[in-house]
Amino acid sequence: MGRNERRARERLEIRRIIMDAARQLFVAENYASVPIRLIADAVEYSPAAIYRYFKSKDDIFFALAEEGAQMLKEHLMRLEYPVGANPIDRLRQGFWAHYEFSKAHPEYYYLIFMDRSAPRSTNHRHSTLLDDLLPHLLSLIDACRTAGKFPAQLDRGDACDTLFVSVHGPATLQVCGRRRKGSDLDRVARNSLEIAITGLSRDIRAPRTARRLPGAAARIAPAAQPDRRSRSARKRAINR
Amino acid sequence: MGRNERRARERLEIRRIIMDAARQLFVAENYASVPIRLIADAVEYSPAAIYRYFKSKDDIFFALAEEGAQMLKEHLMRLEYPVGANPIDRLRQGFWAHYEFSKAHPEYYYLIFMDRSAPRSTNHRHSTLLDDLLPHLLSLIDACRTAGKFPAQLDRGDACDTLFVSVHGPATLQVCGRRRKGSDLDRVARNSLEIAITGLSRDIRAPRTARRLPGAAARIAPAAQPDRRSRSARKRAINR
DNA sequence: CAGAAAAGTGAACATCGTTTATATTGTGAA
DNA sequence: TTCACAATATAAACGATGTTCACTTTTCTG
Repeated sequence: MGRNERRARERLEIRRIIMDAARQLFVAENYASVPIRLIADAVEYSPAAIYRYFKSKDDIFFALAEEGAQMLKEHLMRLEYPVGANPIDRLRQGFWAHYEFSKAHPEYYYLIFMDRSAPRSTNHRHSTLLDDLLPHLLSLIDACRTAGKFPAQLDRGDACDTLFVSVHGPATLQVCGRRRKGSDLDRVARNSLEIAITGLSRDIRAPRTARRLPGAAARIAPAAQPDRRSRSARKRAINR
Repeated sequence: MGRNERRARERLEIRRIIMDAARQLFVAENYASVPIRLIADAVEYSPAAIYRYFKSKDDIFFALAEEGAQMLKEHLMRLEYPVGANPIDRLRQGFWAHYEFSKAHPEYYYLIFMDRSAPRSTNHRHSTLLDDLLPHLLSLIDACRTAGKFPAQLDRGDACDTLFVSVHGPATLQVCGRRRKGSDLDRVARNSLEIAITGLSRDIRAPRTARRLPGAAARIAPAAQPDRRSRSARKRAINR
């Protein structure tokens, strides 16, 4: 009596077909500018039919995001290092894989690490995912420390943050389409990561006192607050 | 006959009121999710009236981005360095000021460097604004090079990118609220910038060959290609 | 074969950015 | 003051968006 099982499998296959079409369209343009009617056209369904397989357009994106987050995690966990690999090489590969993921799946990367308007459900999912990721990255750092490649007094968290932002910076520029004209973000990421690894190895840190960076923020003019008076009151003020 | 001048001034003041309201709304959510009707409500105008002051909703964004970029640029140009300051110190202060700008004006920073739902930066005006910033940052690097602090063969653009992402990475995490629990992003930014400066001084670069980063991306499961068969053909395949 | 369950659709709804035709307002000349 | 014109503001509407619902068509067990 495999009827229900087969029906369930067919539903999953159609979900997959919709997700694949949606992903290609999202990457070609971006999420907001892809009408659900276009996704429906791509899979030869009516727009309403999509809603039999996904609760909403956001849900298609979340399904893709969850899939992508899972891919990132599994990819990082499964990196096959050469036998007896230098822990520094493993560290480099781990964080480089993170950068490459941002290129392979910019939409996922944006949702997980950058989107400010993501619904709460994904915020929760994404934070638990990041917490899953962290121990693995920290273990890469620990390996370097115990092998004597990193100084013993190095703070694991600080090192992790430093390495993370060295690839996250280029990744965000790429994902947001803010590349400086003529720059090669792959090279920037490689160099930044290399510099971070070397800097951590040699325990290069900013001086604890911030005296050398004298309160630049204090001299930045604050942004104007919106004028909350009524329109007529504003007008009187303008014509004073 | 100051009538026309006064009218022009009034127009500018109303533009400013609209921009202030729009900026606050854009930052609370993001560009795409703020209806122009909401901006109109905030300033007690009808939606159509907005179009007497801005050609389109995109135009409001561009005006804000231009203003923010101008503020950042002027702030960087006006940094008062100690007399006879070390060019490295000036460099550090310049890029640190960039980071502090992201803290002082997260809303502008997000609009300028991160908002993905904003009109794409391939539009001319936006990218040229960022290009205005570039010569000043490059001149800071040149000063270090001619003073012998940076190696002569150092590429200005690469150096600029490396320094930029060292503060842009922490800035994005801060602006997007993705701080790792227990991490101090100010310290991360200081350390990353310091490590970048030191790394550039010592000409630390990733090897040109990418052999040491063996095709991580290749092992990220590629996104499945959409099934291009007709819907009926797909169905036959599923039920084979 | 009958008929319920599942799959699929066309038409509609509310909301979006934007346009247009109309109404209101302010101002200098009479 | 009053009039007429130009600037300003708006209501209504248009096409496109995500989504829902009443309805038809297809599928397949009993």
